[in-house]
Amino acid sequence: MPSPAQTRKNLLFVARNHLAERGYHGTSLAAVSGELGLTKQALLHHFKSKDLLYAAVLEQLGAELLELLFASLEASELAEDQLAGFFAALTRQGLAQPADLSLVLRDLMDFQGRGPDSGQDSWPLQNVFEPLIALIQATPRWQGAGFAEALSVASQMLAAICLFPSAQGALASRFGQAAVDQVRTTFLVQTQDLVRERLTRD
Amino acid sequence: MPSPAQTRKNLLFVARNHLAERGYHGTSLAAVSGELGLTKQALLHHFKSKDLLYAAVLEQLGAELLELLFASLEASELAEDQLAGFFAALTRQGLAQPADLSLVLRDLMDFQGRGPDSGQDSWPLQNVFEPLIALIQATPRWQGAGFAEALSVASQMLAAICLFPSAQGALASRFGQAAVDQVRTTFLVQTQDLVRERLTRD
DNA sequence: TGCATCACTTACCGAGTGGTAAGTCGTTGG
DNA sequence: CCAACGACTTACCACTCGGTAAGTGATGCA
Repeated sequence: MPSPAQTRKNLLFVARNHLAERGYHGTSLAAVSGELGLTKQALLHHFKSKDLLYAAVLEQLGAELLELLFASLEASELAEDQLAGFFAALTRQGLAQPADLSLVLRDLMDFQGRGPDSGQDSWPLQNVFEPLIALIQATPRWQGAGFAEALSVASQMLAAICLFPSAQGALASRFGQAAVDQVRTTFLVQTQDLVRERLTRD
Repeated sequence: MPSPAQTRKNLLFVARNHLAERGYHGTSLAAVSGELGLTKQALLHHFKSKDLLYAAVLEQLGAELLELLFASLEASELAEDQLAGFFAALTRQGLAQPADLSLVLRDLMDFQGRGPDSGQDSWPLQNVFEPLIALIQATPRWQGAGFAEALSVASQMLAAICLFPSAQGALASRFGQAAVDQVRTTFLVQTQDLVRERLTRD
């Protein structure tokens, strides 16, 4: 007998996984609510529409990523160390919860692929992107470089981190679970290498 | 009055763009066929089901990527030059036709997100992945490294290349078209830098 | 000429979609 | 004690989905 607040949290959690694994169009309200033994209308009671449910999921994700970023900001002094810390934390988090990274990728790709007017007003991930770009521009290697270069680098590193965890299922079915497990053990180091190589002058 | 073969080609082309922009679930047969002034059943006449249409699109994409890879193999001798050539060609192609790269990402992410049994028998992109991994393992820096490291590197570089072109729409709406255009002009160089830094020992 | 095949069309179908309306039941506050 | 509210449910709606059945008109071949 969960409390209403807990029910909402549960719905948000299940919706997040469904949206990450199957995308916006592949996710049905009935499937999400049904996984908790509720009806679709219970979900619509907590989140007034599918679009608002998606927005809530994305906002939660954005807040968590921002928290991760702030934690890394406090952990180090130098911009490149802060970036390295953030990307490492993101990788660890992403290996444990691939859904989070899938959502990031999907949200970036699904622009104008969802509703006709879905949320062009506010974008939770913007609050993550902007300080990230600023941080890259604060790096010795990239200071003086333009916004475009920094955005380019940010997109490259984010992508490099997000794809493999999101693609584990597909890769496992083609190359075998053993191979994927092996990648999992080296992926964090690989990512840290890539980040270091890209952020410090060679 | 297009010939039947041309009609099929047109359907394949439109379907490819729809699938890339909106994903499998976001693509409807009626929308694809309607864009050519045909009915949904005309499409089902050429491709017996939605799954087979998707398979045909993916197979075409896989063949094109493979062709790109082979062209790069013939253009150079050293493995790292061949890889650099392929990734550069892929980036150029992707900036011109973002749909192609979106499809690669989507196909990697959408495992078990489509039909219940959708095409686990054959996978066109495997023919691209495998020589790519072998090529990475043939590189001085990565020779001796395991399959897992090479797969990890392949996934990172593929992702770094595929994301930005696929996310241009979303990024443009948040950071402005001008910023995105600016990234487009530097993205190829940025990608070549990343590939070089990652493939040659530092 | 006759007949088959191709490339479609119109007409459906059942299942599933997001969403609305109205009602039920338990809790809470005045 | 009772009205109001929150957290749901059942019932229903209009619509879209992928897919089937049955035709239609043109083309090609015997």
